[in-house]
Amino acid sequence: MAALKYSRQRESIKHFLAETKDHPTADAVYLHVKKEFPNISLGTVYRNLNLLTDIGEAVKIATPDGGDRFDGRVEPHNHFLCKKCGRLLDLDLDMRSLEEVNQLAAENFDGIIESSSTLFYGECSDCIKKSSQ
Amino acid sequence: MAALKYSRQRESIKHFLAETKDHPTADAVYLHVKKEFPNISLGTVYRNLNLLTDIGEAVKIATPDGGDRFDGRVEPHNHFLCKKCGRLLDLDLDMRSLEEVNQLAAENFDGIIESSSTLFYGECSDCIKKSSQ
DNA sequence: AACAATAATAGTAACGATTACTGTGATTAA
DNA sequence: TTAATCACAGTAATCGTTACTATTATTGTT
Repeated sequence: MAALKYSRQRESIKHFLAETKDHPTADAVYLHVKKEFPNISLGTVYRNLNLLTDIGEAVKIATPDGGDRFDGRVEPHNHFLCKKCGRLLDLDLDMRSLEEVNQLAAENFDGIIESSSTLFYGECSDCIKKSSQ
Repeated sequence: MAALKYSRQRESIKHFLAETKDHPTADAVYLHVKKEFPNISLGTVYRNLNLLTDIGEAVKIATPDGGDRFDGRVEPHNHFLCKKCGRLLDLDLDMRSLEEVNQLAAENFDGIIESSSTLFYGECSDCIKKSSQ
């Protein structure tokens, strides 16, 4: 495995992921980092997002509607997708609950369960407010 | 909303989804239905899979590695993705557990949670067998 | 500080999955 | 049987992502 070399672009991508709670798509990361590196390439963004995901410094989140999202929070946690506005939000369950779900699943399952990720669906508070006006 | 008309192609797609437990990709559905309708179009398969998903007769499953999978089982249940062989398997939790997770999540969340889907990761029993030989 | 080795980049082309378009054929209700 | 319209096959276009290549940046060594 080749040694990892520092790059300012990767650092900028990491910082953006760390500071945002938006679960941006690769393109959204690109548009942001472009402000600091006007001629960064979209391929560079993808390569680094995948690299960060591989070394455990980012998480890739698949949703049924469109491209993957990326998250700088790597501790186990879950997500909520609003059916109305499409926003992806963090949703924390306490550690115990997370582990319980995995244990419960393991009882009904014939292999080894290492982790899990739950995507919740519904309507976010912002959309509820708007539709009740 | 336009009225739905019967089509033999859609019926064939539905039957395939109902009889398989493979969580096929759109392309896999295409290849299968092609046996019965040799000149069915891939676009027709996509259109019908999305239609069935919209009317609640199929489920679309997003995974972090590649294209979406489709499932004819529409009752709430979860899935397991084997990190070794990439197979996607059904994983059932009892109803009570499913609802408990949603309720638990609702306590920590500000919107309305209607449903959830958990993807478990790990190693399936087949891969465990193979690597222990 | 200069060098050599090599990882990372920008830019662009290619790719796979999915959707959109168009003219033709099938289904439906009258 | 007809008229309306939905669904189709075939194809082109789009979107998200990856691969390629020549150049630039980083790193360890003199």
